[in-house]
Amino acid sequence: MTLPESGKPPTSADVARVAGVSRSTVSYVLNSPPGARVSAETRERVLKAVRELGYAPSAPARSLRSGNSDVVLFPLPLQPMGQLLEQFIDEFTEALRRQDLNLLIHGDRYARGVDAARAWAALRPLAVMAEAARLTDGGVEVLRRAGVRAIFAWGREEHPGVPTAIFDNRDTGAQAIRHLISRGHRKMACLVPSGPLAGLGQERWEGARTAAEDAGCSLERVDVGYIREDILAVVRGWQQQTDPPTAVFAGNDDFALMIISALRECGWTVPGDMAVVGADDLPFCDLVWPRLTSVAMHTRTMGSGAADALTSLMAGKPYKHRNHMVVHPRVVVRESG
Amino acid sequence: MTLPESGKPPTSADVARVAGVSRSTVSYVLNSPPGARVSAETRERVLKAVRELGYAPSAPARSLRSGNSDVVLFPLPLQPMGQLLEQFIDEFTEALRRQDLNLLIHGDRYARGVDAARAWAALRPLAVMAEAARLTDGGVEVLRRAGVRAIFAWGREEHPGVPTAIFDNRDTGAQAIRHLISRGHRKMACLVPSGPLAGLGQERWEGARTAAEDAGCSLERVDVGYIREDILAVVRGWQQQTDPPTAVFAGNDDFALMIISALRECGWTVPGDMAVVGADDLPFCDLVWPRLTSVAMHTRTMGSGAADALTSLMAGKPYKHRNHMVVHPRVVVRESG
DNA sequence: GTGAAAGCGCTAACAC
DNA sequence: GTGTTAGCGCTTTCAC
Repeated sequence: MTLPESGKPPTSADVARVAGVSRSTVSYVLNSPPGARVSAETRERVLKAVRELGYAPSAPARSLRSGNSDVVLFPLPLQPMGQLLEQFIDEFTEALRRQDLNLLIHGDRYARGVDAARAWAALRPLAVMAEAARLTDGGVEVLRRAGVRAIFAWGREEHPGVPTAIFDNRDTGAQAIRHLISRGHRKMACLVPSGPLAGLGQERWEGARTAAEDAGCSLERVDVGYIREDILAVVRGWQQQTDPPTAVFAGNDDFALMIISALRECGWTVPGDMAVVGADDLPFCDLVWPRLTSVAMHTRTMGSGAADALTSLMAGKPYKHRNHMVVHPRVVVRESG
Repeated sequence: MTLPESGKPPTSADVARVAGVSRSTVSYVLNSPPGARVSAETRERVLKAVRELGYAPSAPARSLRSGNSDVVLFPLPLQPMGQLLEQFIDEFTEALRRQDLNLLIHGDRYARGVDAARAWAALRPLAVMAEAARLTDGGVEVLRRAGVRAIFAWGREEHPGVPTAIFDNRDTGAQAIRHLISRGHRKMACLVPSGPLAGLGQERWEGARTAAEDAGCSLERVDVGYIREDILAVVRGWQQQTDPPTAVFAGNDDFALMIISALRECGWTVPGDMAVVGADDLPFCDLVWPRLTSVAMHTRTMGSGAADALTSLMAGKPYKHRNHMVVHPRVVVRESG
């Protein structure tokens, strides 16, 4: 960078001066709007000046002037997502970048309603994609007023006021049960976690129950906390029964791990005495004995699906898909069930 | 909200009009700068108008005018962090909020160098905290030019040009080994993972080795991939030995889980035949048999430590702490070792 | 206590 | 093809 330290950041005027052109020419070169004609030689001079100055156009100024922005705001979810978060964001970012949009994640996980909306609206993003539970009517109104072009909710419950991507975890439960049935199981159990993942677990249970009913199979609901001894009690209960279930859908991989541990602790083998299926397909599924069969979600589809929904919303098209985000759960069959 | 749908977002001028005051008064009420005197009654009228209009001040305009911003930019780390990421961000956000700063996370995990810097600089953030590996000299220069007040690197290697928070994982390994020694173990092994976490594992190994040397104990280095069969081979190897290690530091919790699985598969008990210690203190540590002893990091301290470092940097003070971020690893003793 | 006015960096009409 | 200019929404002197 050739220029001496000056106190202030270089502006497009500085670039224009160095390149010996006017500011509008600089703007034309950098944004190439339809109908802007700049000679190749001028263009090169401008770009050279940009490099020399280490110039980066100010997004605030650009946004102020054009009334537009390339920012899609995604408030960090309150719901713990673990690995899934990084995967989803990767795919989402990539899909947005193909449309020259930038993903910005707001760090505050707890703000909701009007307060949250004000903080989000202040940034004047092009679009906001937030958990349905954090979008109140007042908040949506604030966002709309602030000129946010697409407001998109996601979560388990549908938001009454805005298009919602429903991550359908019912299907995850259904897939697990159908897989177990295809393996010959007729009497099964489903763990339903309490705690932070209760909502998710409930939904997976609903899908599992429906699948079992449709097939005329028996499915026992077992509510458990994230406590090892709870699970142990459940297993001991089964051991007392004359006709215990032969397979269990654990609701998620942590619970699957836990119940396999408990089963072995009680002297049962997996999948011999009891088949176990988890969900989320965490990395450890491949690392243990027996390898854990698990229902995976298709994050790739989720990220690009969200991006597609946003762009179609911004183009003024209504959001369809019967409001269900494509999660495409699929069973990754390993050894445990 | 009383006002009819108008095409454009409400501005401070709209608020002023509704409240029957001037725009500067609105600004005084909203920002209460030192030496601004507004009557309680006027103040109330303004706030009422703000609510009625659903007004949210434009951060771009504010930033443009004041040359300032309340945004701390944190590019999403390339390094997979899982649970740790959500925890760290929670603490970081909270610590920043106490200073009226906002955390914004840039979604692109892959951009680095000048390209990344330009994208970050465009937002005109107050501060940037990025992985050391993504900050090149040219990139740092672009950020500085753009008026970013604090540039802060983090990671395992120190950045030559900017203050770096080094998350010292050597200490994590050392803690694990010291714990095992205190339990009477003299002959130990340390798993060193390849793959995405190789750097982390190498560092933990270094700390572990030093701790073992200091105590005059033997520590075998075992390089392994994220492959179950690799681990099985290692265990079988130990079973051939006349004097195998009595304890293993697994490098992380996934590996701890894997090796416990493998040990049992081979007929050994944990911790009877072999003690196992993991690291990261993932939730499943409490859920399995035996419960997993693991080295936890103190995310709370990490988040507020990062926030403190940033504010001291912005105040122009040099960053000290011998450049080591306080990770404060501590052993959570459970049943496995 | 309050208002008028300038100007932050940029884009987009419009003039040449 | 390139330059001139107005103004986006806000803060901040400076008058009153």
